[in-house]
Amino acid sequence: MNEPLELKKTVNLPKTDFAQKANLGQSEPARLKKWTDAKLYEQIREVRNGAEKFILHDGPPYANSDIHLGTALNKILKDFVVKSRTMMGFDSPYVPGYDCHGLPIETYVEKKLKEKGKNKNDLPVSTFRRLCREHAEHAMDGQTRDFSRLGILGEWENPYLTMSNDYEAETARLFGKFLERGYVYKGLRPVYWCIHDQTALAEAEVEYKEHTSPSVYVKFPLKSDAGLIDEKLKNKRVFVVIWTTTPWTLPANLGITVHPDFYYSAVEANGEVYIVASELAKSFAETCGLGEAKELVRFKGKQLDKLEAKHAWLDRVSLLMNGDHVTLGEADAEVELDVRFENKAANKSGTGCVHTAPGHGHDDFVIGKLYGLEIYCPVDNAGRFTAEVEHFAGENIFKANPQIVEFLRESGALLYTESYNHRYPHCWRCKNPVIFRATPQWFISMDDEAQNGEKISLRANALQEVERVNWHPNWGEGRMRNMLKSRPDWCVSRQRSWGVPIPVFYCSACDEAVADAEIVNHVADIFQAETADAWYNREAKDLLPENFKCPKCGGADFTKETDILDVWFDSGSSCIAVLETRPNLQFPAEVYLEGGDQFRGWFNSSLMCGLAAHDNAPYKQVVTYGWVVDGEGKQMHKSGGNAISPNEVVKKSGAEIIRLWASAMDITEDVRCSDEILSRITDAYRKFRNTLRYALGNLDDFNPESDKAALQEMLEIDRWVLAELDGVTEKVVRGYENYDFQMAYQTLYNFVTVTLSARYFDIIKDRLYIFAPKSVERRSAQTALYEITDKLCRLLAPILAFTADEAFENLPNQTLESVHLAEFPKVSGTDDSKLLTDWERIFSIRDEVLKSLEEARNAKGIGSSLEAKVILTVDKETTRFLIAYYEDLRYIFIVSQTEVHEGDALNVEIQKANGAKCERCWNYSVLVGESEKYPTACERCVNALMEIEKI
RNA sequence: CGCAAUGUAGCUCAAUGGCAGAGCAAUCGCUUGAUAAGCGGCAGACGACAAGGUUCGAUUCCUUCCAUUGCGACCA
Repeated sequence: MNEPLELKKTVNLPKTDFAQKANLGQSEPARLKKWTDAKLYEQIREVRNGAEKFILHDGPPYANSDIHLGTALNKILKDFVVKSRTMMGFDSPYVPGYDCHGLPIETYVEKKLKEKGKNKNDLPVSTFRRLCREHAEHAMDGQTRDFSRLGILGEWENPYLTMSNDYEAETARLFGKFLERGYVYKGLRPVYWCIHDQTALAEAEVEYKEHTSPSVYVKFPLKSDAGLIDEKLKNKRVFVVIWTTTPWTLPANLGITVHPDFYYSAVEANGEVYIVASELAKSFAETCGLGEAKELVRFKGKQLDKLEAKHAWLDRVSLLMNGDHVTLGEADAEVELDVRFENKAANKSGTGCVHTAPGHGHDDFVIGKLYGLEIYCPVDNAGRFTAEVEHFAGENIFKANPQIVEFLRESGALLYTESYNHRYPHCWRCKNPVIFRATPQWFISMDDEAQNGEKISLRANALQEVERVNWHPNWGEGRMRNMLKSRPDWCVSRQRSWGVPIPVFYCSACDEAVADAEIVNHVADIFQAETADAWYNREAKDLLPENFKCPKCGGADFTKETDILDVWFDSGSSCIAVLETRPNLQFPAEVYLEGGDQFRGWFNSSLMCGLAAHDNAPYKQVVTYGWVVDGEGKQMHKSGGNAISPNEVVKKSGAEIIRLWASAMDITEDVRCSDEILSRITDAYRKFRNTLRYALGNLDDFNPESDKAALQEMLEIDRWVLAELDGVTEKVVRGYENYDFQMAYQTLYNFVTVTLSARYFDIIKDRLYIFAPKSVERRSAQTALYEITDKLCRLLAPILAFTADEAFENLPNQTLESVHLAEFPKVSGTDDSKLLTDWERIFSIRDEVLKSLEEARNAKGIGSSLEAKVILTVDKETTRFLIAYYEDLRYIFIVSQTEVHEGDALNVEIQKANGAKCERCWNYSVLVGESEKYPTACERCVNALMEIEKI
């Protein structure tokens, strides 16, 4: 007989290399390196080669700054999609992109130049563009580093850039496509204009300063029959009164806008009737010194719609229109220009009838378009009235102001004038006041029907396509539809340098615009070879085909268009420039996934581009998510101190925490983030990690090849947990399918905390530790553990990309190099409903027992639950139910003994366990001391020890 | 100002035309063989708020109000 074993050493305690402390700050970069070294992304492509494609097309983030939480969320959600679809068996390549052109980069570069005492205009355009390119490259490098640090797998070495030569060429070609289909026209549109520098200005180049303007009240005689408004006005001399601080725009007046829902009054004074907003009638009469003005009638602005007035002095119609932009207080296009003009309520100037000059104001332009007015702008580049302007031709507009006022006074149209102080936009460079002036711009028409192909307008086509797209959440469709219905023609011109030039030429002889797809394609080929810089480096003739002649006059001398394309045109082109040029991608994409701000942005511009090229939407599905806000639901601002930097979270807690956060939130609405939320998420992470660790620790001596228990010899509770796992698998995969990552997270987290940690793991601990290593009882539990861990890793992999991979790697006999090469587990398909309901019942009884144990503990009756004996009284039916589990109950309750008695209702009595505590398993037994060899062990342990001795 | 979405315990989420559930946190306790871990008990929202409507009855349906966020309109 051999020596007795040292009891403590015979307990099968967990053992694993899977560390309890994650140390994500170090372990994540190490794993990233491992993935890179192993060419994991390429391996995945290899493994999925030939499988059905699932293309998520990446909306390019703007390449001008560090990533923020919003962009991090964006990329992580995309990674969830790509990884989960990959694990569903699809071939889902991910090609990230960058939006490289545009104003923010220009202004940044200009600012930097300024700091060095240089000016953009002193540099050749090509040099300026080079600086922009360098800045974009720099920002891109940083973003690539930060995005890939988040564990996002993709073609980071080969992303698409809207400033690459290939891409710029495709962008130009797509513009050619729009031209070819007849969607493009050149029109007028008001922009900020500096008459000193003679250039258009962007918003960002305008600054607001105090300025004194002459304000005037001017009456426009009503031309239409006043009886149409009200019988009482019939045969009266009726005038509509407008107010403005820019008399010089009056020659361009083509209409008067009133609010459809405001009330207007016709007031009589001095034998004339004036129409003004009712609310302002009194102050109007006072200001203009009309004395006791008598209100004749009151009516809604709606009634004035489409009536006609006569221009104050010109023989021209001024159309009455309805517009929602009309406000009471100040009502003038140029004051409206001033966005910082905030004391509207205090201001009692105005009449509620807005002087509308479509060539000189944004609202004026929009409403003018709507009512079919000409975009009339009789002011030249230098700010002088053109020859057609009676009385004031050739005059500088600001100098003309007093002349116009005087003229109005003389002609009797003026009711009142005074000096008016307000904030007015000035040119940031020359500090002179700017004007709003319509200049020629390139537009893409929403309503013109295409000249070839389908006879359908872009708008109509877009609305049709929207129906065929799957929107997540589904209210996205309505939102997109609303946007499409109301959007104006797309102005694609930008008076800027950093972008794709609009490849159009002008004949020097006859001024004909050469806007032709064939010529555009010729230019695009040059872009392909030299980037769009060629536009600036070459002469017009070197960009045109050889011996090209003006189709109108035969002229051979041309100038180049100076406008570039809107950056939204750039990114919108990606559905062609990327999806159709990369061999592993295809048009249309399966899905676009962006924040809700992209309805008007990329979803829209991509749609237009897709339609122009193929009459198809570029996406089959669109997923949108909410805005990232702070813990109070407030917007995050760098200056507000409530912004959370993803890079700092990564450094402090690890990318996994941000990933887990992204999965745990309801992304269909505003996504909150705060220190508290992140700390909760960190707790959840630990729970996931510890659970995996426990399982791995107990699989240390388990070889799935040889040690697996057959299903029929497994203990019922082990089969039960596998049945639960089946349900979890189904729900989680469905969550991924529906882009409902929260569902995946909640399901997994609930499974881990409740099903596993609190119930199953706690209960099987005894079996795993105490029974002989190779006993059926232990192998049965290990078999379940192995299944659980394997499947859990796969289900977690899209979210916890690092940790799931690490755990997966620690599974015994792992042959796959990475969990990301694996597929999601399949659901067994067996009907486990009885198993599940039976155990639900057992656990509800267990809950009662645990409650009683706690009471006993508080009464100092017991400490550890193993010190207890449970005496259960249950009704007849339950007694019968429990018979089959009689031997297992003590393990389920984690007590030393259990008795079941039949009675009326459920009752739990806790007593001290019988016998003595076994030194090995800590259970109490009356048989401790029976064994001579192991006098401190119970009968169960003695048996186990015999087994162990045989080894 | 217009359009849209959202509004349930400290946090993250559930559910339902008829007693609002869970996990985490907090708190109290047990354990010290998952240990900078594990288990349990208790408690916590009369339901964002106010008004009204439908109903036998509403947190759940409808109208209005309030708040937040996004988009747009005079900002980006």
